[in-house]
Amino acid sequence: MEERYNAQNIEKKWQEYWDKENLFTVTENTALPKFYCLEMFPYPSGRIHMGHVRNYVIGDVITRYKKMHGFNVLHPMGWDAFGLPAENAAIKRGVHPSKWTYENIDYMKSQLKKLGLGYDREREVTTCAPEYYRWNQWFFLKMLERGLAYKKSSYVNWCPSCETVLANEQVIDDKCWRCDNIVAQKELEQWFFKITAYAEELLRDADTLTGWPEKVVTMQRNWIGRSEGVEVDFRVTGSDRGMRIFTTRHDTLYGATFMSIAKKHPLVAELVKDENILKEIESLSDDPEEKEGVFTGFHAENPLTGDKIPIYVANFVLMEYGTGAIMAVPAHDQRDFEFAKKYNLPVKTVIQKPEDRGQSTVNGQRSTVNGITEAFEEDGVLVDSAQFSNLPSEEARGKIADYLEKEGLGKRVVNYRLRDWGISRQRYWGTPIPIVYCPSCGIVPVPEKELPVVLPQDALLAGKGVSPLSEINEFAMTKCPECNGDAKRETDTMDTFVDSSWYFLRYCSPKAEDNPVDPDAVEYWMPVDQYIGGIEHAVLHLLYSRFFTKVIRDIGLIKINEPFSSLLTQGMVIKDGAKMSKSKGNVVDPDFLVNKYGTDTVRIFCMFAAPPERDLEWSDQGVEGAYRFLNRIWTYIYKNHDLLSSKGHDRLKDLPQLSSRASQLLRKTHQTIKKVTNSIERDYHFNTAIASLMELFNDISAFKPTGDDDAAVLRFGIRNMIVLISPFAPHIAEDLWRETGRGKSILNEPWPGWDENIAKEEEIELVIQVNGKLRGKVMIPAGLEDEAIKEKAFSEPKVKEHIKDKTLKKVIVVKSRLVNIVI
RNA sequence: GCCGGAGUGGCGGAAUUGGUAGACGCAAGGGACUUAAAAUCCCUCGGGGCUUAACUCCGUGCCGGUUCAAAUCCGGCCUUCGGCACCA
Repeated sequence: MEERYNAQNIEKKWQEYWDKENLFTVTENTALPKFYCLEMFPYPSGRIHMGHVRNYVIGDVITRYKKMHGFNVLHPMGWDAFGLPAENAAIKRGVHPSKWTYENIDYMKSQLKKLGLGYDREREVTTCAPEYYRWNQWFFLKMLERGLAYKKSSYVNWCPSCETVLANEQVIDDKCWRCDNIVAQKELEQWFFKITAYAEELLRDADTLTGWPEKVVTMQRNWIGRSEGVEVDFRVTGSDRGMRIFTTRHDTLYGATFMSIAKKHPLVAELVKDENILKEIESLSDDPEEKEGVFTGFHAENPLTGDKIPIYVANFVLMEYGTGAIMAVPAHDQRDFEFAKKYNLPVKTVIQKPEDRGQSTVNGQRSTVNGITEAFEEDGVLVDSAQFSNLPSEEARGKIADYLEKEGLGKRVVNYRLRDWGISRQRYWGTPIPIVYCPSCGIVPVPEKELPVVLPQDALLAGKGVSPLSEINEFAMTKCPECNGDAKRETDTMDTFVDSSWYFLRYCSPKAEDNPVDPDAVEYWMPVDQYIGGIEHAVLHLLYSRFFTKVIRDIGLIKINEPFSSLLTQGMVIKDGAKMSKSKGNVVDPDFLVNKYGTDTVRIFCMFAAPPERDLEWSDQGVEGAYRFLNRIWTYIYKNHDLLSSKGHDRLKDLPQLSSRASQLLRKTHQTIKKVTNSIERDYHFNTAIASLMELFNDISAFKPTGDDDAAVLRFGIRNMIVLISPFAPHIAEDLWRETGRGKSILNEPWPGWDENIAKEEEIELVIQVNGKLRGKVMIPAGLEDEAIKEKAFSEPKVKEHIKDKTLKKVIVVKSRLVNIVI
């Protein structure tokens, strides 16, 4: 054993050993309980950053911990390898995306290895490989068959910098999720996945995600945005044309004083012929701050009242939601109210607060905006609403919906905020969409047996805003699979979120050739027991993956409903109060740290500095502290090498036969096993687990054994400490494990249990309070009876001092904890 | 605006879920070793009142409440970080 802790040497040694022994390679062993531990796979951007390190170390700690508990642990890693940076690198530096990507993967793989992360390397998945993306194409075809993939022209989010379309989920605050540029609207023909067909199930099953942070589940629920309402048909006056509106507030139907429709509503083109009005409509601002509208010159008839009310085009009505048309009830909707105020439209109150019941409405029947300062949006009691007057809102909605349905004037519907997932991308480095456009046969799917449609290597990447594939004739020009005539291929590629929507299934059977997944393997491994990744995917990747899982279930390949049983969203790595980023110049390079201190130090620091779900404030001095801790352990074992080494197991004597110092250390050891185990089991609070290991080591290093029994207890403490620390600092643990005379890998060592009888304190410190204030502490034997405890408390001089001659009101005894004397 | 977290020493964070606030670590100060420094080791370390100690108040964002007892539960507010934001 070397005198000095040389992290580089021992880390290299054990990494090679684990590799050679394939200690993390697993098979579907049904005799063992399985555990699937997964971290979100990285985009191969070039180098691992601290966020990755934190993410993957958390997963590795859990993997090693579960392995020691006897689980058959699947812990795979792969590469989310399609994406824009590869293409941008190609444009900028002339290196092919493929070369760039694979070189990055090679380098990052070596970085992961140096971190000591234990993966089943046989299962590595790379999404840009045809063997992988061919199944994206296969899923696309299956979805097409089921009507879950379709093409339509629509306004889409266009990122001018990435020169491609983005899905709604990928637009954050009107900006591109990747490059932060402002996103524009552009009308394009695009392929969509019909995620809305699963809206109800995605929402319903959100209730089953009990192992997820409530926050993430809530975000998904909000994103899906279910709302129940009715569609009501109004008639356009002087035409046989109807107009259908959606509302959730049909209790306010009697208060509608005008109609609002979207700019793109078909009614506009159909009815409005006046050029000036059309021009005005066209020039309506998109500014969400300012409500603007134009009177179309037409009126609509309220099917309940027969009232003729004007139809406006309003800039705040969305064509994409509901029917693109609404009834406007200014008295009870703030937006309509502001609109009415601006254009001096009537306001009719039809809902009152219950306590205002019976009072006349403003101005009797109808009033103008004067006299009201804002819309009353809450539920209340109906007034001026014919036979529905005096009903509470809730009940009125039911009755009115019944009435509308009975009279054929409308029907109950459910709307979702969730939109279908636009997956077309006008970029090169992605999965080709397996579609052929034939002049005579139309849209023809590429037959399954012809998959994969391989992405050609020789694209001209100039970044001109058209799909690079469309410029490669050998690719774009093809024959129609049906009539064999000349045809054109689809030249858009798929959103890379498609790749990551099922990679966790592929890991179960990464080499399956006839199917994207082997159903038996999936049956064994899925669902993922612990998924770990950043909160930024709360709706993106995590919602898409849930959708894909349900689709693949319906295709019949798998049986599960949900992919991830438990989710841990780790916090960001922060330095100087900001997220680490190149632009802020506050990045810490993992390579540098690993070379300087070794990965065990980095791992210990990352796990110790904060619980995993919270942000981690980087501290160079904190890293030093972690390094110091490992050094102290090393030096201690070096100095006491002969004493600590043992070939066999010591026979420990029972507590009463040990010296009091030895029994204290033995107790501390059992308490530490308990504490570390509970900290990990309860909520993966590794920081407190490591803190208690530090405490144990402090006790160990202060313990000066005299005699064999003391030495045996010391060895017991050290041995357990090494085992307990091994998930966090596996290399030094493995090395010290061997140095202290253990044969096999520490990875195969079972996780220790504790003896509650030994862990239990024999003596406890009794806290004595007088009127809730701390007045004394005494050591008493654990399990003392209340009366005896009281007696102890009252006999304390300081306590007597405080009580003096005052009369006792009450004495509270908390078993083996405290006494509170109330006077 | 709506929804959801968070607020504890100089700092990162603990606190068996109502029972000793500040575990563990970092930083800081003092000391030992050294010719000297680094490393290492030992001691102190929430604030006030005391030269020190004993002792004693105050103290978990703010105000109030419940309770023998509140960082923890309840009501109201402030700050901060996320998410959603014309979704009818």
